Amino acid sequence: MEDENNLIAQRREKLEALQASGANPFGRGFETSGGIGEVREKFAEGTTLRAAGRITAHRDMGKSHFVDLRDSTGRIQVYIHAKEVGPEVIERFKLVDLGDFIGVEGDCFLTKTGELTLKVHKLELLGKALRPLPEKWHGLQDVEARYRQRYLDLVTNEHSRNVFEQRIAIVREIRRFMEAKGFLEVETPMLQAVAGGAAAEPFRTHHKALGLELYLRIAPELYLKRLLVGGFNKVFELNRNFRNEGISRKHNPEFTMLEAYWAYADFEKIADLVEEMICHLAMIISEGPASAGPTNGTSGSSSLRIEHKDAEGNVTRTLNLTRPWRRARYRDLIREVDPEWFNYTTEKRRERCGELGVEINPRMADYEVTQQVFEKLVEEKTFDPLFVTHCPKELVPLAKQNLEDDSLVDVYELIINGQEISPGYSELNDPIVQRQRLLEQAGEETQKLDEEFLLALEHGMPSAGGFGVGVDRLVMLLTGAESIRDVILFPLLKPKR
RNA sequence: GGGUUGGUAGCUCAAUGGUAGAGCAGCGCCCUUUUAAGGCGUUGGUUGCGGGUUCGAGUCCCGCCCAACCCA
Repeated sequence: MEDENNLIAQRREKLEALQASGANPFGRGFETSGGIGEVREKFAEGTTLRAAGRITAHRDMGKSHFVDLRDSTGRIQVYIHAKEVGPEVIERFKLVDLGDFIGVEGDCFLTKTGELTLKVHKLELLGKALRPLPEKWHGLQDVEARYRQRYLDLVTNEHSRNVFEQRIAIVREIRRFMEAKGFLEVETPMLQAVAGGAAAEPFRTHHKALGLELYLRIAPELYLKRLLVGGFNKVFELNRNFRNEGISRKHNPEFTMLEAYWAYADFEKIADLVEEMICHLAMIISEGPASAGPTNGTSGSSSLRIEHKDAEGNVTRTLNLTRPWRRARYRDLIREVDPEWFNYTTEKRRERCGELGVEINPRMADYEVTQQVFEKLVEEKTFDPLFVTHCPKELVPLAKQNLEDDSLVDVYELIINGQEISPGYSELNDPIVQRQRLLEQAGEETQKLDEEFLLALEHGMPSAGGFGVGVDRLVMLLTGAESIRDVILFPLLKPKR
């Protein structure tokens, strides 16, 4: 970037003038009375406080100047008056621009309108900005720039900053919740010789010294289960997975996943846990600051709701998270669409898809046709939480079969806001069946078999329940974000040439 | 991969094929408590990139890049 327009040139000149005057435009340590939010709390007329932050507004009254100083905890007004500060400060202040970081020491006073203000008598530059920030009123609107230069989005768009603060709170609370329930957080390999635990295209990479082809993990599952073998009863991992697939409103190639395993539990116990956890998170979010943006939930003693709002603040959707959440069998949900569905012939079902407006292709197996109906007419239309249980085994090849009906598996799929949020399983721990299933899944590509994992299972894995939660999607539904890119600080974009 | 929309000053946006503009920011002047401060003046452009049509292209055509949305 060598474009040298006059805005940048002017700032460079000011920078040089500052340096020539002996000031350091990029500062050093600066003692403050705390973050700006803290300074506001300590504010008392007659006292002197020190604050540091970025200049986001400047109102020039001739002999007096008002400057807004901001950090992540708040904003405070700073007052600079020609007669009340030394000429040194005034000279230095002339070389300060919007966007610069400064530190000030000043006396607390209230203006006519009651605004908390610091009357400056000391001023230091702590970080000169050579480029101007986006405009104060509209902020940074350009979607592409907001993703590429997220720092500008965060500086200028309060709503965006709120969403990320909420994401941080959600991730922190997940950890606290899981630990409170006795789960240990573990870290397992992201570089794997066999990318197992899910059906997805992995990213390839290479280890030079070992001359080894490696993959970025698509799931931590097979390592977490090794830990069950190793005697950990409750483990979880909260970290990144990588899938070499397309990008969409709901997909980023790297995404954050919570995955947990609980020895001796089954999928129903897991469902209880996940329900409790998400409600806990929703409470935390809805009890946040009133300025929380589009996501003011309301939580009464028994009811828990999350509201999604548009840019104007109109409620666009209300999710009712009040417990207990509905649980329904896969086949019963299909019957709600068409009571006779499972009495139809294969041909009749395909015909009904046409009538129902569900697109299918002729190569689909029967269960795939039904699944298509499920996705379009159940999943996409379900907004309040729904645990779908007793799914057909073809859909979930790696779960335990149901005791009464071996065409079904003991799993749930949690749907909220028209999206899959979390799958939960009664985990398969029979090493012989597991090997068969993995072989079927791998097909010709037997190199995809994780023999080390199968070896571990043969040493005995306790019966267990397990689940995953797509954290990005969870944050979307709790904050009302429309796109996964709005909850990932730096979503993957093609480099701009 | 296909379709649709978009890319113009640092930012937000205008511009029936006919001299590229405004607001904010910047710069200069005025103003001793302003709140998107105000007033007067003023600088700033490879219109995403490359071709083409035309007397003349931000605008029309072709190719490419990037993004958003929808579809696969």
